[in-house]
Amino acid sequence: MVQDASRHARPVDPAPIHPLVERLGSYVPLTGDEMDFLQSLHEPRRKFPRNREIIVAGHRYDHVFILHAGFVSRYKVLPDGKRQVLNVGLPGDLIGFPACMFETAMNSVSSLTEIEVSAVPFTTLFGLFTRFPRIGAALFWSTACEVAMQGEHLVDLGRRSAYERLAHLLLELLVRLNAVGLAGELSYRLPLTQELMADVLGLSGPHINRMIRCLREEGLATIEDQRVVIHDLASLSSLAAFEESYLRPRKIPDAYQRVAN
Amino acid sequence: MVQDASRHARPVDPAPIHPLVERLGSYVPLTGDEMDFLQSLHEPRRKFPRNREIIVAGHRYDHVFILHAGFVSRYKVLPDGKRQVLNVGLPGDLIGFPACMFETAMNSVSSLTEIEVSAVPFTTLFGLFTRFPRIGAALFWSTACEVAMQGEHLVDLGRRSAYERLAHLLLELLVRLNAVGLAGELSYRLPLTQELMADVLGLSGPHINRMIRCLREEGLATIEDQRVVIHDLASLSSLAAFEESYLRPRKIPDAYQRVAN
DNA sequence: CGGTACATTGAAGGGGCTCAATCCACGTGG
DNA sequence: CCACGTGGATTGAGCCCCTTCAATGTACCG
Repeated sequence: MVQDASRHARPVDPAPIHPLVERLGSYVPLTGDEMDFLQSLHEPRRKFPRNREIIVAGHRYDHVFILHAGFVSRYKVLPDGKRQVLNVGLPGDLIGFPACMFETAMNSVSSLTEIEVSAVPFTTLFGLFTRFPRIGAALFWSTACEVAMQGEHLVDLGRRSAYERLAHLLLELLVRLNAVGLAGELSYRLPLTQELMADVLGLSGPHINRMIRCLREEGLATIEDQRVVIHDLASLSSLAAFEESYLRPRKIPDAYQRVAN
Repeated sequence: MVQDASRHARPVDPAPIHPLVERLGSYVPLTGDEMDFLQSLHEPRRKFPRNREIIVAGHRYDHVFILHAGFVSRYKVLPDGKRQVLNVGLPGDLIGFPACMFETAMNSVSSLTEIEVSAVPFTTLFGLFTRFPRIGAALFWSTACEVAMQGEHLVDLGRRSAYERLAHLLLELLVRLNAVGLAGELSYRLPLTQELMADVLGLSGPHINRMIRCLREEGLATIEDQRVVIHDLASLSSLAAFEESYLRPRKIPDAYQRVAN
């Protein structure tokens, strides 16, 4: 169920491959130039402390960020104060897409841990489509994954019970973290408060707490000290009707590889 | 509130501009070649009757569709039979994104009315990034809008009441349909059964019915014979906390226009 | 030591679901 | 011309999942 398809055996390399580069490279084989360009986007780095609003809804931006280390949440706050988290961003994710693509940012983004990012101006982002069209294609392809993820999220909120939602979230994070080397076979660190998980899943804090206890009592999984441990992957998966394939779009078709070269 | 920004005064033109071309052109000014290419994607056309599964979850595809006329719904069905609609596709939308981008289609897509589509093979879609990088950029930009829409949808399901959700849906459809010339100032034809609206909003059929009645009794809007009429736009907007800006990303920044030319 | 942030637990209430009956418009065939 | 079937809208009754509101517990930290 949980796999490590995106982690190829690779000779020890002095220059570490960033998660974003690895991901885009999994859609289209990248040339040296293309990889160099992508790597160059990772400098200069900038750090932010935990709980800092990196992007503020309503402000105007002319860049996005690449998240290099740490966790962020993208969310929207309604006039009455209710909050819905739209996405939990992990290392390798593009931060500010799509929030910053509007006259005024649609969503806010906050750091859940200390984070490290590098800014990518829109001019660079879109110049990229001309200079490195294959990267552009890969970027487009990767947004398909983003949309699919949000789609699954919609199914969670619309048609799954609280219990199922939580199970689904834990599994999704396991796979996503595993893909960037931040999860073990069946466990990972999850720096989310229960309140935040509630806002991810469209539930209330107390109810999340009850569901977590329920998972523990049923022997399916435990969450303690920001550490998630899956005890019964099979049961959890069938409970949540979890199919991880939505997290891994296929490669861009071979026929295109020819056209592109 | 409701505007028609994307509809420019245009001299009478023998060759009609397709909605997709118009939309992409609103992000980046397109050259004649680029427009010709986009127009060429609209042939040949293919018709499907109402209630036909255009894309079946689990099957493999090597193309997407451009929806030329009619309505479609993209949805996922859970093992227990519950269904969640992820998106209602209108003319000018790309059908099969992101459903078809996986080894096996993630979602299903069905026609809600008779529809007219044209197929775009992946090879064409991705060859486009090399041949017409600016179109590629615009395409990427437009997916930002897609993601933002789904994000708003997430807020609906996670944090809005049934009443608010319905109000929000009606307003969103008003703006989207207006943008492609399919809605009047305050009314439009909506070929969705109440059951389907329920599946869009994560509710049950009977409850949708009650909410519709409620809207009518409050004098906010009526839905009869597949016709939506907004009676009190201001109240409806504030009720739903509706901000239409998420439906219109800004143009790709000027600085890029220079880089690209 | 007091303050803050977060987890935990309980009690009561409500929003939306389920299940089911009824109604209605429409098309179809006898 | 009417009987019938079908898809969809409408309405009601009972219930349950989850919320809200609070109180309590607990670790950490200045």
